[in-house]
Amino acid sequence: MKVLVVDDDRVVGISLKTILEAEPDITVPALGQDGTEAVALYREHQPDILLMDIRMEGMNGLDAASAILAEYPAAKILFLTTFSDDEYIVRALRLGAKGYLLKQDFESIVPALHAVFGGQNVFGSEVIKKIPDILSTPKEPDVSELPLNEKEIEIMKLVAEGLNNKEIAQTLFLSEGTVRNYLSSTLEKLEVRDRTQLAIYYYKHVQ
Amino acid sequence: MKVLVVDDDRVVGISLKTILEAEPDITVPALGQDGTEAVALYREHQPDILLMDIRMEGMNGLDAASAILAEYPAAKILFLTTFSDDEYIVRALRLGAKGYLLKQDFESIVPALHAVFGGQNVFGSEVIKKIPDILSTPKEPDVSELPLNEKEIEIMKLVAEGLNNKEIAQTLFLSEGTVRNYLSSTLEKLEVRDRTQLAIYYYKHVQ
DNA sequence: AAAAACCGATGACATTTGTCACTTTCTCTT
DNA sequence: AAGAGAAAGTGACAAATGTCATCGGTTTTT
Repeated sequence: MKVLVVDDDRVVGISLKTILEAEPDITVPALGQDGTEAVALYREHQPDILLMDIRMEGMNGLDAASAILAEYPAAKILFLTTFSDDEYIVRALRLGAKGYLLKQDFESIVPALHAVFGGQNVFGSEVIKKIPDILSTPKEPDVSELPLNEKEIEIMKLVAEGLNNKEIAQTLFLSEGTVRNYLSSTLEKLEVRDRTQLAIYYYKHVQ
Repeated sequence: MKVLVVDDDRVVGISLKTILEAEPDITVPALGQDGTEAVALYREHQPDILLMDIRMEGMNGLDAASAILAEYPAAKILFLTTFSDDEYIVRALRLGAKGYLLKQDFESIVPALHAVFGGQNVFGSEVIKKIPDILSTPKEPDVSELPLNEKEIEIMKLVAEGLNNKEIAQTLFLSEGTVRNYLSSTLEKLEVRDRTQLAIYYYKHVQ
């Protein structure tokens, strides 16, 4: 199988090529060093798999993958990167990457390539473990360990829906002043400044 | 490698056993039919991999996996199920399952077992594709489609980070009054009432 | 060059928001 | 029944927010 290797770091690229070509069934037709090259080399060599770094000078790996997939929807792209950054993982998944491995996980690379070639998706353990953290639990917002009482939680949710104090008061059958008081204590406990930051907090940490 | 098979449906279990044992390097020491049996049989046979259904009478696959992993943290568990239900996928990931395949994806099972045995994580394409849907950022990231100009978009983003008008003014090198004016037009264009609703709009529809 | 369009800024204004110190009301406990 | 302690409310206040009309420069259009 043909594996196109693209990595910012020339040393890493050559090492990978050496390791991969030690396998009898793998050839590395070319080495790229950034996203632009990745796209051009992919067109030229039409490899079975593209093994690519994410962080690179110039066009990054994700944008390159996006461009390649637009042109070759069946492209098998396996990201090999140093950091398991949430942002990257999400974007890679969304793009339809076939895999996402950490460079640390060196001995996994060859078997991963075989697995991807066979149609599997391969994500390193660290990546898989991260996914639940990135996931929002849409069913029951994890509100249990927040230091808020029942009323404060209610108010937080309503703020996160965009209601103003008067509307919250009507919804909860409280006076507007009481709502303000509860809101005030909520802000203090969560260490945020105003209702907007509270809504943001809710979307980022709770829901 | 020893593969313990647990499936509600006797027919499926026997079919799997037959298929797997056609492989020279796979043996199936036992067949279980529910979660309780899975735990007992795992203790008894200490298989290399547990291949298990999720929906089963009695104890389900996820709870069984949870119990087994508590006892054997290195257990390699591969779920084989009919439905790619969001709930299940999230829980399986959280537990630390090594894989999650759909039964439809029949010919994937053997290579997947080999991959898992080799230390990989294997998730079917349908599952991987689902993950972004489960992610908290479901909508399209098309800032370009919004009827806002450059400044208004900047301000929207900063509001969505929780900055107040003064801070936005400092960040953008504008006067606070100007920021208010731009904010005002942004609110009108997006048909939201205040900065909190704007932040919510951003998290729901943009980012 | 004149007109139009645009960008940023002001000032005034009504509302909303958040904070604080208290009071009232209700509900338990003893 | 008395009192402690909640839950809820009040009033006052400063600050922040959002709206509006308008003004002074640029740049663009014609």
